[in-house]
Amino acid sequence: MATVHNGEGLWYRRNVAEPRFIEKRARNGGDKRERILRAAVKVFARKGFFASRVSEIAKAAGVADGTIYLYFKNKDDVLTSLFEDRMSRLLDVLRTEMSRMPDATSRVRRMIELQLGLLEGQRDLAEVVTVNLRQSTRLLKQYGARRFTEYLDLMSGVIADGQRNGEVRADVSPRVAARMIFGALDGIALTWALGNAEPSGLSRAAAQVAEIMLSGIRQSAVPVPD
Amino acid sequence: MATVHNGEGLWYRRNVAEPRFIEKRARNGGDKRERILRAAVKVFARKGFFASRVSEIAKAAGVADGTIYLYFKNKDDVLTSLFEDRMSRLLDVLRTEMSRMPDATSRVRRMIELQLGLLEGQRDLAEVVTVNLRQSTRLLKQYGARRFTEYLDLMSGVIADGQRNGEVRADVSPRVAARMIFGALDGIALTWALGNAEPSGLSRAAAQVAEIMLSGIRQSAVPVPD
Amino acid sequence: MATVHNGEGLWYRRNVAEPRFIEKRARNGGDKRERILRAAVKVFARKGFFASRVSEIAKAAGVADGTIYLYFKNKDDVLTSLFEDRMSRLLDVLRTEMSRMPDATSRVRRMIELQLGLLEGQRDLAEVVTVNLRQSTRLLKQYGARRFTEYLDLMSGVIADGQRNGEVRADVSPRVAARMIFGALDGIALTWALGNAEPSGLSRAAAQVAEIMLSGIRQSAVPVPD
Amino acid sequence: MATVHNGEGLWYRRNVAEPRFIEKRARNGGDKRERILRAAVKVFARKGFFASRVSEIAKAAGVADGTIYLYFKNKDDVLTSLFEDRMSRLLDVLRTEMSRMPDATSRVRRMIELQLGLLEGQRDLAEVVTVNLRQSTRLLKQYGARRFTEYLDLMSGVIADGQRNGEVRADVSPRVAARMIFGALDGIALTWALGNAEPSGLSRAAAQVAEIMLSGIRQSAVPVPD
DNA sequence: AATGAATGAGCGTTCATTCAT
DNA sequence: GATGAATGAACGCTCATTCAT
Repeated sequence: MATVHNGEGLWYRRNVAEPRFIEKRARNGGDKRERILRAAVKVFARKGFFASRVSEIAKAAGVADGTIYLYFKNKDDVLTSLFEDRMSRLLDVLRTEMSRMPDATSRVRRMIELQLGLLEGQRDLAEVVTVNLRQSTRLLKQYGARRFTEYLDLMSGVIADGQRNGEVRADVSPRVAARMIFGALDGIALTWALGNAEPSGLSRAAAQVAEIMLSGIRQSAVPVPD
Repeated sequence: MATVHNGEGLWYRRNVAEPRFIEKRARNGGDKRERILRAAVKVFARKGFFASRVSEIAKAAGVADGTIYLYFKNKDDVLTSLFEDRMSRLLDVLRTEMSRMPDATSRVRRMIELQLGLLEGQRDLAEVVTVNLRQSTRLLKQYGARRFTEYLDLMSGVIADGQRNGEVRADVSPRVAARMIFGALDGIALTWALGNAEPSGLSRAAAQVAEIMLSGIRQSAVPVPD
Repeated sequence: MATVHNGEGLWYRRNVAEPRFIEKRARNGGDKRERILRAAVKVFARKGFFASRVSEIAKAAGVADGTIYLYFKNKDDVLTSLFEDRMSRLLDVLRTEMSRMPDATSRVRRMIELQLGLLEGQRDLAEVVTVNLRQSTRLLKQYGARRFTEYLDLMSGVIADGQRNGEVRADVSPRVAARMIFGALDGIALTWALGNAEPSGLSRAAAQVAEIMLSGIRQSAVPVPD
Repeated sequence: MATVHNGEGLWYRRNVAEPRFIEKRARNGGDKRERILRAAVKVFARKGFFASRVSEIAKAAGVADGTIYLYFKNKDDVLTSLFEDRMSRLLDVLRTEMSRMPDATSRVRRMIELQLGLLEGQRDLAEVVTVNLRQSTRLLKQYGARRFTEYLDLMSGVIADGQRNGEVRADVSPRVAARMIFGALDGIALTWALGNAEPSGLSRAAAQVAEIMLSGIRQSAVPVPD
């Protein structure tokens, strides 16, 4: 798992401010919006969306309560923006990585590695993504659906491509397999975040998940060599 | 998938009143506690735990607001009791069924069938189990963990047994596989509940999931090289 | 100015509870809605609608804050209901009285007597009606218009009738005269409420206003030259 | 009704900049204080004092929010200054005009003409004067009283003078008549502003009001019997 | 002087829970 | 047991005001 992500930086690497903006950001004490989002991740993860108070997020971000409303429409919008922001970064990374991989096997393995790998060291984010968005059926249905569908499309596309070139069994439904992989990873992340969350736990689990899923969906007569 | 469940009755089958009590229940308006729980399933599923009002549950159950507090300590307790009640029934069914199955393969297949099969026709319950319990990190951590662990123990026990008699590959971590299966089913149920939720969708998905998972974890003549 | 009104009772006389309801009202400590409205009159009069806090009204009414919302939709609705309630009672009294008067002269005099007479001893109500409703252009436009129009219709009807039987000069616009009389009374009440508000001030002013207005609009042998 | 006022200019006529200052004002963007007051008239008229936001006034005036506070102590002070400013201009005009009129009859007629005539074409100002000042009982009591008393003094002075030279009936209370005239005009303006506000409506109403009031208070050969 | 981002006190409203009947 | 009117603590959000630039 090369160098694309790290504990803190992955999400932000591609967003580094242009030189001419850095001075201003430094002046006003850093990008307020990002500071609020980072604070929200922590607070939402600890107490859940509904039990989190706007004032707690503000305090954690080191801003006044009212400042939140200069950057977000309301409390819902904070969660929504958080999901949107993080998911779009994840999707960018996934798409870029997919284009670099030669075949379906390595693509599936890479997606699994990336998705679990980047959560490792970001337990808070894992909780927000796996637990918090589900807190509002409304948010999940109205908003989450879009990015979530993009994710499923990406994954099922990889599997369908694999079927076309014979890597993947033809009797597998790409859509079901994609939903299944997402669920498996989500479940792994959930149990990890709720449990002891030992640092290296996720990468080891990722390898297992990849192995099992690939064994499950690959054409078996002609095993794909690694 | 025999006859263990049906659209309405599975969860309640074991609770059917003995004839001599029916008259009394009818007199006092039916089993209030159960009526409240059934109403809660509907309301929680439609609006989520936090957005659901105690008064809405009361109305849906046809009782007064205050009556809820004669049967439950507070609103949290309604969700907690709901999960406890339904999960313990599910676990009972699963344990009974497991004891009737001859080998790990059929046991895994049966667990998957049952878990998704039960939900089919009970979309409300699917939403409560997959979405609602996650609404309170506190509830999930404090309470859900217990029953949830029982579920994982059951599933990983089946897999470990399968390893002992050679059915299942030795290099599979029963715990990770169990978490993965749970997650996969949860993800399938979630996307099903959030989407069009076509009646027959879940059983077909169940067959696929079983197939893929079993292909993934079973001992095979040509193991997938790493 | 006979006996139709008195310091406290005018508005409520026609609303006295049927015997069978009295017990219940006594039980629950009096009609909450009416208690809230009476408290609102006092608070609104002292501080104005916008500067009045819902909690102040609740405290003055001796109920909890939330209780207000069992009887009114929101704060606006308290003002609106107050105006609706008091105005409809005033209109009832006016209509009844009008039907008892023989001619336009005595009707106009009576309306003036009643309108100012009933405010006497109810300074708070005078302030609410003359000052508070104007605090929200929106309320005044949307809501107040209806009852207010009824009032103007009643008054201009009296004047138009007077014109038909020759009591009132034909060159007077009933509508303008009605608006003028309302304004004159409103102005008298306003300056009275804002000033020392000496108890007997209003009845004396009422007599003057009636005299001047009647001299102004009545048919006279020697019309005022232009 | 000669040429004292026009649609836009009356209030500001006496304030026209001396030529040598125009350049400077143009340089700094115009008289900010006046620009803010003019913007406030519009905003207050449209939404009422309490529902108007300081930021809205600033936007309408084309200045930054903070700039308001360089010219006014606070939001209250904007309303207060507006009323003070406009009322003192109105009083100046009235006093000047009064000194030009030969008798009480023409003075009363002139005051009525001016007060309503001025507002015609300035519906916004009419709403502010008749509706907005009443929005704050505190403002009206503390502040409005002063200028308002000046107005009543002027009007009752005219009537008292009329009594001294026999033009006006001796049994009329100058104070009550003044309050009544003010009220009548205020009522006319209010109903005009709230209604369709047809341009010519006010001057016609003014003529009627003058006629009725004068008939009502003037000495007549055949006094109206009671 | 002018700006407008930031502040934080303050309030309307909701709703879980209680308890007199 | 059952009711539902009443409670009041709690919180999201607004917006007048400030002040660093």
